[in-house]
Amino acid sequence: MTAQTPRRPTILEVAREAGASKTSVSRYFGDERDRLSRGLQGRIASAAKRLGYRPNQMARSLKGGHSRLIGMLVADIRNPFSVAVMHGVEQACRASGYSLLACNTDNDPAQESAHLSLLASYRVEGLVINATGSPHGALQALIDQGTPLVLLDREVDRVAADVVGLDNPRAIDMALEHLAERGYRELLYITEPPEEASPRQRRMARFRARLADFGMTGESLCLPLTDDTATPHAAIAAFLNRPGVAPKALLCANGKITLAVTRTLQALGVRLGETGLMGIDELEWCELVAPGITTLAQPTEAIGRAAVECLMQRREPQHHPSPPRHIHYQPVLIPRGSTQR
Amino acid sequence: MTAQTPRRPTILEVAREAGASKTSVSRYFGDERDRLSRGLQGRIASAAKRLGYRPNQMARSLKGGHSRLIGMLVADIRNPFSVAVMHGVEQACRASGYSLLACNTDNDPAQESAHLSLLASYRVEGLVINATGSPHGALQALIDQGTPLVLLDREVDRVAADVVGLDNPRAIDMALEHLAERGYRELLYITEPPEEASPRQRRMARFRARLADFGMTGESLCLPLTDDTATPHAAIAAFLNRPGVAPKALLCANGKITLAVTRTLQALGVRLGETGLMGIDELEWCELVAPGITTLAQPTEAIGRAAVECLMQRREPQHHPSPPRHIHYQPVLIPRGSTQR
DNA sequence: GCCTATGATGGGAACGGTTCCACTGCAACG
DNA sequence: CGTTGCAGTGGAACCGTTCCCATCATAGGC
Repeated sequence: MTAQTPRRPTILEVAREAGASKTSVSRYFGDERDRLSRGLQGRIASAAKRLGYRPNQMARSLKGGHSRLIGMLVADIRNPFSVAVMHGVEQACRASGYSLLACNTDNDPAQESAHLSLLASYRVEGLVINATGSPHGALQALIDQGTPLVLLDREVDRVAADVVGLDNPRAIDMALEHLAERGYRELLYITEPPEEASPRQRRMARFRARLADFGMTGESLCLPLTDDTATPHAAIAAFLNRPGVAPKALLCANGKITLAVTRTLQALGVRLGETGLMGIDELEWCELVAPGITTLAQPTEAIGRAAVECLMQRREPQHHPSPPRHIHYQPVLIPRGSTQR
Repeated sequence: MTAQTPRRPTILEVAREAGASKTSVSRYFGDERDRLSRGLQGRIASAAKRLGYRPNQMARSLKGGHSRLIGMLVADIRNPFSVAVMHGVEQACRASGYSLLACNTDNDPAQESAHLSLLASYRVEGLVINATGSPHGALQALIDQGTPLVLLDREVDRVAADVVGLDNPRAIDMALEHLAERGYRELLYITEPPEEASPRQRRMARFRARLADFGMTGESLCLPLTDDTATPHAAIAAFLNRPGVAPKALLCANGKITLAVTRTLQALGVRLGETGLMGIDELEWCELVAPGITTLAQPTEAIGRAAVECLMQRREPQHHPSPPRHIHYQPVLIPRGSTQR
């Protein structure tokens, strides 16, 4: 066995091997296979197989302008919510014949913009974005250049793009309703710093606005989740130890907060249920901790699929630049022991 | 504002705008910028900025053969272990100037081979593979064509590639040692069906082989984790209810098993600690469940980085086709209440 | 039986870059 | 002062495709 240059066969070599022209081979591997006679099809098939030929997507997308690639920017890949959505996005992409080029920004605006221009340089045909910062400039530029774009979960000001995510006001209302019904009267809403992330702002605003309607009082707490920080026992303990007989409950704005708060409560020796605990985002372990943690589950896969659907619609040829759509999904309440007094 | 064709500027347009040749623009955006005079650099920079130019990676990789892309095949993206490794891989890729094209196979060999040929068609310059089936044919073909390739965690027979993963025998030994030390005598090892996955076989074989050395008896149980199956109470209950006074413990082969088993134990009302429970793979919730679940943590990020390092080494120009390397990491024991009688 | 429609096939120009090579000045050298 | 060398620059071929167009039978219409 001689040492051969490990180079991939090209369409031209297949053509020669099959005694055909490269046009015909191209047709065979494109979607015009039936324009070829049976005989030619057979010759090309066997030649390609013999050579181990596989069309070069790079060359293909260069000429045709179709990279068959969808880009996705994930703010935090270690957040199970993001992964679940990504799973939905990937499935939907595959179903439409696209592949997913996913980048994780680790919540870092610098990485975000770096990845954004990277994805642009691969000429992705659509972009699903779970924004970290507020990169309106870069995003609007992409839209102007004709890349359809969907914002996931978090909106970005001044960018005219479709948005897919949770119905945040409704989620907060459901949480408040559930907690009121279970007899809690004094609430602490715990969130990561809202900064640019619109759903965080939405949720917090709604919390404040509707609290009184359910006959409850409460306040909110911003919890910066630096990786290795000691969990913020102090602020939470202060709330729990405040005098008064009104039953107290904690409402966590997302899965990462639920984790941090649960740790804190365990460290403080708090009995769940007696003190209410509820979180937005369902996590696999919520049913396992003590009496179970009540959650509002997001339909993650559906959200992912919807995002891709938006992209595909905007890729339709007759696409009149329709106004941005906003798709909001209803959460699902999963009641457990942590809100059972 | 007139409706303009939303097309990206090309290198030629930049060249015209800057009054230079496309060669010079190419040099500017390649790594030969310093071969250009200050003046020309300035003109190109401002022209490119004015036009919003961004080189087309597709075209770039076509000529040069450098896609700057690393492919990754993940068997199950909803497994936190996989995600953690992927995070490490992605960071390492970025550090070396590559981007990651990650595909999830959902443990489906059909998807696996589909994704494999897809990645090949994008001419990825390296491949990190967490294999599902045993696609030796396709993999060996890639290697022969010159694509460096690293197998993650699971080996594949008959494929001469580097392997990065946990030191499985050592992990089992550590688990056995810990459980013996804590006084457990009768063990049940619970694993997903080993099938093609080599580490599962390794771990199970080691478990059987070393059990007696630590003065314990035991057996193993294969747990097929179909998504919606009722957790397998029966088999586990049978083990726990077996007569005898020897303290019993369960050893879970990976994170998904730990989750399923923990659910079962809760449903059965088992007291952790009294009955031992230990799992391979550290999960964020293990410290939260009851007295805490003892785990053997894998250095996931390190594994991911090591995988990329292997790829990079094989890309070095003077690469003599060196024999496959096997890199095995030591696990870290995190003792908690579930193994404290 | 001639002209045209039709279907199967091939030639060659793009696509947007990189890169080899040639060309131009100009400074340094003998 | 004629070479040589080198830094700065541009021309043009090429990477592996797609796709427009041309070619050539063969069949069908009159």
